[in-house]
Amino acid sequence: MSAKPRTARGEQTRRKLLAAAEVVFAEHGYHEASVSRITDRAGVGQGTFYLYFATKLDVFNELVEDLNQRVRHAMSEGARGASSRLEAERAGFAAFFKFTAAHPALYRVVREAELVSPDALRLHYSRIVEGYIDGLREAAADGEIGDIDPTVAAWALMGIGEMIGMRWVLWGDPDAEPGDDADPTASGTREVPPHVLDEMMRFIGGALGRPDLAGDPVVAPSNDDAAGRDDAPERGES
Amino acid sequence: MSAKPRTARGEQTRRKLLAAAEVVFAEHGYHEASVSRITDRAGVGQGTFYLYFATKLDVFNELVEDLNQRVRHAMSEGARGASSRLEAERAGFAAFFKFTAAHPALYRVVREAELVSPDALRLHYSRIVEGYIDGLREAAADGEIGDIDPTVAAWALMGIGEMIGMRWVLWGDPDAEPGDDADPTASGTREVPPHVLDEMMRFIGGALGRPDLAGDPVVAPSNDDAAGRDDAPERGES
Amino acid sequence: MSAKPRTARGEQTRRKLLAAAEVVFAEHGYHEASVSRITDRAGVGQGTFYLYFATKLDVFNELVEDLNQRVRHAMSEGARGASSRLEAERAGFAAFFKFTAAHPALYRVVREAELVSPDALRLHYSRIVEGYIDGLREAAADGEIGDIDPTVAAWALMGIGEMIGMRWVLWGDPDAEPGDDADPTASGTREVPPHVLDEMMRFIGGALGRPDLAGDPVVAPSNDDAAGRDDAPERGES
Amino acid sequence: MSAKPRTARGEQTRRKLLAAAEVVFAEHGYHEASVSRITDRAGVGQGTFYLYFATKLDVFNELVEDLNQRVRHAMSEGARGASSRLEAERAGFAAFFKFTAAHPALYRVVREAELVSPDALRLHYSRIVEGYIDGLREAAADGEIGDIDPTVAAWALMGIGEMIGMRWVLWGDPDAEPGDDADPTASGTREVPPHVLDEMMRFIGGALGRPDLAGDPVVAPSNDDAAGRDDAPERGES
DNA sequence: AATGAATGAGTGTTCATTCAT
DNA sequence: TATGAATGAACACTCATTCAT
Repeated sequence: MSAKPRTARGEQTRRKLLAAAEVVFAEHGYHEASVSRITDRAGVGQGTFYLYFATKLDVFNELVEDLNQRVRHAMSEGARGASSRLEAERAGFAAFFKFTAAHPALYRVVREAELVSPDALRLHYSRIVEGYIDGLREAAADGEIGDIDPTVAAWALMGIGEMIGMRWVLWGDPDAEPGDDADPTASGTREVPPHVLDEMMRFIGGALGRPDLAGDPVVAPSNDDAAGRDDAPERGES
Repeated sequence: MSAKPRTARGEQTRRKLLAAAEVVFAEHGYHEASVSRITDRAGVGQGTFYLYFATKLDVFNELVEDLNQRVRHAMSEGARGASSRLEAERAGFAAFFKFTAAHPALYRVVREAELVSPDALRLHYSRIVEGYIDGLREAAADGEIGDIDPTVAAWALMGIGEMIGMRWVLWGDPDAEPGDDADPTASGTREVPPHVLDEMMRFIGGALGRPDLAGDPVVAPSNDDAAGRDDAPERGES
Repeated sequence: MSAKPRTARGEQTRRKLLAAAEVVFAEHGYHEASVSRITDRAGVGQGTFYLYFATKLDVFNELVEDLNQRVRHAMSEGARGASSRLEAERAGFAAFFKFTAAHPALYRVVREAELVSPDALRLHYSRIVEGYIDGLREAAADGEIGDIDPTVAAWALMGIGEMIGMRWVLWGDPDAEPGDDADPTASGTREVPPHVLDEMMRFIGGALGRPDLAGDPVVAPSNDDAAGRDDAPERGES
Repeated sequence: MSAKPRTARGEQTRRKLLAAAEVVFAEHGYHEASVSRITDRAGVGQGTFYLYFATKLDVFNELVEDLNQRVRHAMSEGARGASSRLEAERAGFAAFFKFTAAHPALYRVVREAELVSPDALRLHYSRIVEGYIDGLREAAADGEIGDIDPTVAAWALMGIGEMIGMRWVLWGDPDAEPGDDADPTASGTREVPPHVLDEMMRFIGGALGRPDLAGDPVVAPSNDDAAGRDDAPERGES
């Protein structure tokens, strides 16, 4: 579909177009993003676009693909060297949120993809989930987590990450009230506040069947409410 | 914005338009849904549309609002009479999935709203989350669940529901591979398979700090951890 | 395909568009005739076009259809009341040439149709030919003409008419040399010179097996050669 | 206009381009035939085209010129050695139809030329007609045909050949009804059925003033009128 | 001689919206 | 209240042609 450039100059032009497309799609979404806006931003003629992409949908798909590889890379890089599944999970989420903050296109593009290019969307989610599933299976084999259906758990994790990310990264200010859609691009540079990440990981830790690793034992002696919260970070053992 | 009809006939016309809009938006998404398609389906003239709605965005917002009320109603109806928070949660999710299966518009419309009408989207999610938060607060006060930040937990629950719903209700066939987007409307009538719902609730039960309560409908506090888990059928899904 | 207008005003607009299309197609041919040129000439907005015609091809087909009916009408009107087949033929051709002179679109549109809308073209020719065939059959039954396959003869007549029309009506000046394509519309208002029509009918008369009716008998008593010839002035053109 | 190549390699490239152009024009017609399609098919770069042809119209004209020479050559070759004008005519038409079957481009290209390059078209027809005129003059001088204006007759013959060729060669199946324009290129390989050619020649024979000569290949002047005609099937009566 | 990158004017078509009736 | 006619800006996409290499 999308012709590959045969020269270095062409390669460069193609990259300019892809970068411009990411920005424009992130700003306007698929439908409002016109090819001419993309070529304008890339600084090339309108016709040049079609030298490298067969259709507008074509760049879109390529962009989703590209973003997918990049988030997954960021996540696995982030998780590398973690000493436990939970720690890896936390690092992975942190990397995901960081990537999201840097590339709001991820959300806007991916969420719109449901209607624009359903296949691309499914592939995107499925691949990330696949990574979760693998990690969960290993962790289960190592006895690190309880027995939980890895597929269901993986999709649940995906959902948690997406929603928390949307709420705290994309929307930005935790106290923000709806009503300011002047410039949707302006928001979305925040990070997930630490305590949110903490709570989220406690939630996940419990979910994965190792509440003892995740935070406060609830069944066991449980009057240490306050204490339980305070030590939230660096929770090592009960 | 949207003029209110003054006569009974007008009221009826308006309802026809809204109903038509739901179908058309669900089928085509916001951008592909043209006003003329809506009026065609409603069986009224094109100009009539503007008697009741100021703009296309106007119906969209109203539709999101409407759907929001209906899901929330369905969820609270579903959860009514549950004997515990967990049970209520499960019933609520079940109701949510059922509603989703019946109204795929919920997903398609809401996900596209991110770019079309961000405010409407935020309001939609926030309201549902608000319901979760209230429930979680009560449950915490009753000691039914562990201490977990209700706001974070609520958004996490929202994410789980959305993602599981998308995966098993909207996409339908659990074994479906990307590649068949022939008729995106055709899919999405499935129900979430029982074991998926079971596993999801175990996940959530653990997350909310009562893994012991998650396995079975819990009447009396019990410590039969292992047993509770073991009865989960078909765990370790495909 | 092409929506029929529901009001008188719409009916009028549609007619304006069709008339404009005829002119524009005649001037520029199908490909160079842009929809906007048509709407400009019709004095309506560009979008209005699509209220009455689904596509550009749509008007084209309708125009071919329309022209076809009109030529055939003109031809049968012209031939009405002729006292013999040959006379009818001559009158029909004369009417055809007259129509051609008035509506050069016939040629330009029809000839281009071969590639644009082959079906329309075949239908056009077939219908005219059908008329010839009917006439020839009747004439044969009446013993007015010799025995000749009416289908083959009809297509031959069609070809004669088209080529003579192109040469003397469309191209105009019999002495015109190729080289002036400045304004192809400017030409094509000439009539077929009488002697050309005469010779053409002699040709056809002979072809149809009644040389005795057509002009100079060649086999039969043939001393009236000079007389036969003399009425054709300046024969042996160019 | 079109630069002549200076080297053998260039000469070859030019020929490749011309051959490709014939195919592409025949398949798509002038307007749909893009330069890039031509260069693709020729297996050369896009820019190479402009080394040999100034514009797209340029190749078109050259192609018409080329085809013209080839048909005329084919026709005169076919007619060579005929023992009478009529026989020569028949052989010429047969050659013309054969050429047409092998090069449908002739029709498609030439008919479109009316609007694309009127001069080229006129030149094309005029040259063929010139050949007819010469032949008719000679035949008239030899007393082989009646006295008929050779110019008018020549254009009539041209029209007959074109129309019969279109009907039986280009459209193919004699029973074909309009409605199947799936692949306009696929058709056009038929030959004119013998009886059609026979009837056509009888038509022409009569037209040229020697109906007695039209029925059979004539070696010696014969008076066996009826016999000669009888072998033509489905004739009604003499 | 040959190429492929680049261009921008131009195309057919859609659609939210307005308005006279 | 209801309509359908009308609009024009906007869009995705094509293509003959130019040019640096």
